[in-house]
Amino acid sequence: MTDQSVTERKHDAILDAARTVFSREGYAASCVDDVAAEAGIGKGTVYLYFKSKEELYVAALARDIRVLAGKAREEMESVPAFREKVEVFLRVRLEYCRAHEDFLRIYLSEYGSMCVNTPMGKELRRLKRNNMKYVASVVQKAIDRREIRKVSAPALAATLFDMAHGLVERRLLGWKEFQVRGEIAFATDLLWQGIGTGTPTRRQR
Amino acid sequence: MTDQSVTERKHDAILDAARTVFSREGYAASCVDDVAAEAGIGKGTVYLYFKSKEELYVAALARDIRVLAGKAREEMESVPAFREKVEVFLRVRLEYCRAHEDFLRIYLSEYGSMCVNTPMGKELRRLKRNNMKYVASVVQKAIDRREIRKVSAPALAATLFDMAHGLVERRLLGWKEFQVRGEIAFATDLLWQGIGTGTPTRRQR
Amino acid sequence: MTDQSVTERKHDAILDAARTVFSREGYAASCVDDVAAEAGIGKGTVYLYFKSKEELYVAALARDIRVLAGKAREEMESVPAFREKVEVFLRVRLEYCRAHEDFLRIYLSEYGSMCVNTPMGKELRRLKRNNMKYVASVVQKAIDRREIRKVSAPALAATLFDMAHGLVERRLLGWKEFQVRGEIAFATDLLWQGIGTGTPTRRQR
Amino acid sequence: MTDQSVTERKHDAILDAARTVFSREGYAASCVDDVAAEAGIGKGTVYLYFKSKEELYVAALARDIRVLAGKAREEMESVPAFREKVEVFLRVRLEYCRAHEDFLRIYLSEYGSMCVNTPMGKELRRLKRNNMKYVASVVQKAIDRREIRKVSAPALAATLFDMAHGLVERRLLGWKEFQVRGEIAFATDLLWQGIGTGTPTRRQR
DNA sequence: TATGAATGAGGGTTCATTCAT
DNA sequence: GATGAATGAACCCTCATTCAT
Repeated sequence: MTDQSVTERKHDAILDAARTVFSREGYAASCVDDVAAEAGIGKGTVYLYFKSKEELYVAALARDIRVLAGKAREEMESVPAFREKVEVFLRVRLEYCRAHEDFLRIYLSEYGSMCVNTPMGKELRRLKRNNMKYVASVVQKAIDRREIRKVSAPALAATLFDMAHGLVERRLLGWKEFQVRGEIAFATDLLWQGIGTGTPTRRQR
Repeated sequence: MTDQSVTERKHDAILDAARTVFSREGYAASCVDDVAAEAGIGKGTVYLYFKSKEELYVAALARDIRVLAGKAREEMESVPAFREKVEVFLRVRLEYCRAHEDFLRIYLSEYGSMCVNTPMGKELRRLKRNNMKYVASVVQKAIDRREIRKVSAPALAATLFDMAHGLVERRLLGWKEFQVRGEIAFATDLLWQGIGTGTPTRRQR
Repeated sequence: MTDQSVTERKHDAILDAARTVFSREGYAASCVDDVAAEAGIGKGTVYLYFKSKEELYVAALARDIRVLAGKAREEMESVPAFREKVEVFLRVRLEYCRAHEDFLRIYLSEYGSMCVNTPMGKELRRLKRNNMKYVASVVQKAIDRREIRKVSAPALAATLFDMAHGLVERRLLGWKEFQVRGEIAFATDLLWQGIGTGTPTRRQR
Repeated sequence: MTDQSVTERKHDAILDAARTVFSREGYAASCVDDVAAEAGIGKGTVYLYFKSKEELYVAALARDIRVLAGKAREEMESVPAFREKVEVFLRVRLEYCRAHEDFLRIYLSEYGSMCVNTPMGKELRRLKRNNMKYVASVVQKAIDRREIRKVSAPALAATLFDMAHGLVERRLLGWKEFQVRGEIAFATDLLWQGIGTGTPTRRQR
């Protein structure tokens, strides 16, 4: 059934090990030896599946990002209202965080590598961009359906990513004072209602 | 007059060089030699001012973070209304981004190192936390003064950081489709008004 | 009929592949994988026929040296006069060079490995020595038959090898300015006549 | 007096160590660690003076080749007659062989690397070619002065190298039966007189 | 104080060899 | 016999750090 050729299973097992090891100390401080040991295989074997340490790192990260994006997409499409979609988006991310803290450690690091000009960063940038484009399309449809007022869809999508990123990061760091009981509720409420008082504090003109 | 003893000037010059070099290829790929060369001094001299490569990195990053936080604080305090404070907060960050793209490359990487358990991350976490606490206090005052409705002050402060982080990142990456002409206006508008239509699309609890 | 059991044929095919591969980049830079690929068989199979990479290398080289020596011997014995034998000796070598440039690349390297104390060198030294002994015996007979004047037969044989070696090497390197139109004629002429003018420039005892 | 800056002395010391080590087991089987140990310095230090193992190898070889060529040239120019020049040429080479057996082990290996297309081989080819050109010019002058009969100067020069190469190789290998008491005398005698009997055995055509 | 030559631990990568299928 | 996945020893090279000058 799930019989990915043995090869494929080992491929995945190595990625799992990579996630574990890289998340422990970061990319630079980790060594391929440790990944191999964690996977219970020989060091050389790792190189049968991945050309280099960097490729391994990116592959491990990219796999999880794809899974996460897939999960989010799937669940977002299973609910009709945009507000629910947003809640789902945030929830999937927070849940993934709880379940895969190790992945998250690397996922957050990604923000760094993305900005440095390496082939590594390139692939990650591409992935993130695609994910954001999808969310932007979801936003656009909500605007078209008048579920939300007219704003820049890509910009709002980006903001969603920013907020999710923040929530996840703070949960990982365990900064109690910056967490609110219902993070998702807080975020969606903020998004829908804003912080305005309704009185025209809001900039006129 | 402002003559920070020659020593202090060299200290700063090294930090400048570190910023330049680290931003070029990232922490791992940079080497102390290059920092020394960039600073126009001997490699050994670097170690007279900083105990290790890591300390140097953190110091370079921390200095800029402090300057940035100081600038933001200063300017935020020079305007009375909270909305303006928010605009100032975002503007200072975006401006710093423009002026110090090299710093930003590292600043964004910081998000990664922060989540890995190194002494390095620790210091950075502390700094960021303090900055967020300050902004939270500003938020709280705004709430107290009824400038904005009652929300979790730390959570809103955190969200501000998240949004600024996102704006800055996207500007650095140059992702045109996720930028909006008036980023600050977009963000503050979003924050104040939300995306709701006013009609009770909003979940009625 | 000449069906050397399939086994034997594969043995030879591997040697052919080895010659091709080793001549491409030299012994150190070649890898068994490539030899197997060139032979169109599995890497493990190579080890069914040869104990080690080194043995494979020596075997490939030795086979060609034996073939070359056999050819030379055969043709030398087919002509009666010593002068012709010399011409044949040189011609066979030059021809083999043209036909098997890849072999020659390794053959010339052999001079190196011969002088290093490896089992590898030992076998090659033995082979060359035997070949030289044979030529020396041919020389001796020519002296006995007064075809040439009395000189040290082994030394002259060695010199013949040296000259052949040089001719072949320069042809392989393509050093135009050190080639003469009729290399063989030049060499034999030089050998027979010397460079003396006939006038007693030649040292008198 | 001989005060080459300390740097230069270390440079030379490393080359000496390289010669010793490489001659022991050949290029491939030697490792940089051993060269460093032989030189009594740290492994990293080697890399302060030479970019790579290969460069080190070539440098070690090239230095000796240059010294040898220089010695030969100098002494050849100190004697007027061509025959003496030839004797000097061979003698210098044989003497260098006796004094620097370790160099010779590598020098002879050179014949191999020369034929493989590496940057390494390139440099060595260039050196050898230049040396041969010089000898060819010496030959040409002898022809012009009617000291020897008219033959192809480059070809004769090349033959001289071939003969020297053979003499040196056989001495290194210790092949008693292919050595002759007075090797130099044998070679020059052969060169001047040839092996012909004077009677028209020589092909008439 | 400033230097940069020296160091050597460390790690990425290769590849000859083995062995279960 | 044939295979090629797996192995891990080996080795080149880097670079943070030290220290004698």
